[in-house]
Amino acid sequence: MKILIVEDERLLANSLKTMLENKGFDVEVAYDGESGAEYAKLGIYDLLILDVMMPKLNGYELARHVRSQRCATPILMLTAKSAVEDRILGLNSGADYYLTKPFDSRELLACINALLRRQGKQVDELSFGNISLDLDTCLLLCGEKSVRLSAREFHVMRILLQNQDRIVSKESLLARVWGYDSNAVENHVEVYIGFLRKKLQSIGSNVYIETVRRLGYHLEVEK
Amino acid sequence: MKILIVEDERLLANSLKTMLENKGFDVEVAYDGESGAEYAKLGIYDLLILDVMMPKLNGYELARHVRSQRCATPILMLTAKSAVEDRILGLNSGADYYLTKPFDSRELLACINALLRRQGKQVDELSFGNISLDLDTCLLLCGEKSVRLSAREFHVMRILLQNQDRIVSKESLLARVWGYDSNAVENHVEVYIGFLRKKLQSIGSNVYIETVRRLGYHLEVEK
DNA sequence: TCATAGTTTTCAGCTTTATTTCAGTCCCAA
DNA sequence: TTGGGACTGAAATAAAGCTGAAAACTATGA
Repeated sequence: MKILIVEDERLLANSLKTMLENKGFDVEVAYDGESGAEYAKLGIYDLLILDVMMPKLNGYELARHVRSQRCATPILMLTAKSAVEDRILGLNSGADYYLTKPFDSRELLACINALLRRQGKQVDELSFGNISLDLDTCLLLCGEKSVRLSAREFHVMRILLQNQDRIVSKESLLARVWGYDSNAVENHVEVYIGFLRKKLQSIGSNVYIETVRRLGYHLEVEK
Repeated sequence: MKILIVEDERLLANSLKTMLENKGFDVEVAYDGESGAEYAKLGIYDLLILDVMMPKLNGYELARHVRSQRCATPILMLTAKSAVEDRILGLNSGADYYLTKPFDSRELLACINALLRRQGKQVDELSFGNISLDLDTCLLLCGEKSVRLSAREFHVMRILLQNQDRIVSKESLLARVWGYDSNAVENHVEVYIGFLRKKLQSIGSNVYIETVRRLGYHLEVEK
């Protein structure tokens, strides 16, 4: 689960980062609004945590910008501004939750969980058609049968399952599985889609990965 | 948009009701937790607003109960209990937002909008006549039936739907879909309009693309 | 340390198909 | 009736995607 923190107070940003990493999240930090916007544009995060008062681009502007890009990632706004007007402004800029500093870390965690829960992302049982993916053992299950997935295969499959009602682009898979700064190329994705198709067949699943040319991949159930 | 308020203070409940009705919502009220649960069970609401301290079944219990029924309606918890522990408890019981009394009605409205916006796919759903276009899967839907559109077809269709009350010229489509500087010609548009007409027919839609000679194209509903 | 198996990357040739092109036809408006 | 815009089916093409095999890593344990 990937979280982006955009916060200019380095101390707070870093302590947040470690706190969340300890809870098992995958965290990245941007220290000003503009670079926050760059990161957010990647579309690989499951949650954005934005500070309001920041140099270059403030939290409200950033939220509005993100939403204008048709990006629906949940936004948690975290700020010292506690006036009602600010809260309203924050929510109307596209934020999903407004939490004022100082905040309790357990409360923050509860908010994060509420937001992710709503996204349907925290679910530990990933399944579709007659298959399911076991997060603990990296096994792809279909009735009695099962295959072990490698780390990469597993990661790709998980993202497909988490987005079963969306088309997932190669770019997005590349960014989320290989990292946006890796030098992996689209053929990597193609190769791994190939691996997964073989394994899906081998366990006799009724699920297949549909290619949508120019747009990406998508899970379907055979009928 | 239907909202259920569960709140035992009649005065507050009723003033909330009128306030929201004035904003165009369809509101119902339950005055205790148990009847709130009955109502909520109907599954017809787009949002639940729950008070915490109530006779019979309190807000936390009610939220937990609702979630245990696999009901995903967003929950806004509205309460006088402002301690961090209470907020955490509320969120962990399944609430999506925790607002403490006294609250500003504009803030409440901003929260409601944030919650509905998030759950509402209908915000950016494009539809006309008996068809709609799913932005996530690039499917053109008509009742039970659907067809997948290719990347270009999808783009053209989206522009037509976004301009349902305007005539869209070929030049404009060329510029927006193929790019201002591409060397595509008007026949490309004609060909793609042809493709879309076939697909519209294939799903038995009552929508057709009307040609307005020399000016462009325009969606119409058959009568 | 080395051997080994498993995983990931690379690559080139191959297949598929969305998109483009084109020529002939249709059809409306003047 | 005619001329130009619009339509259409078929063929061509260029782009996107697939795949099998080999190379390059990585981790593991003897």
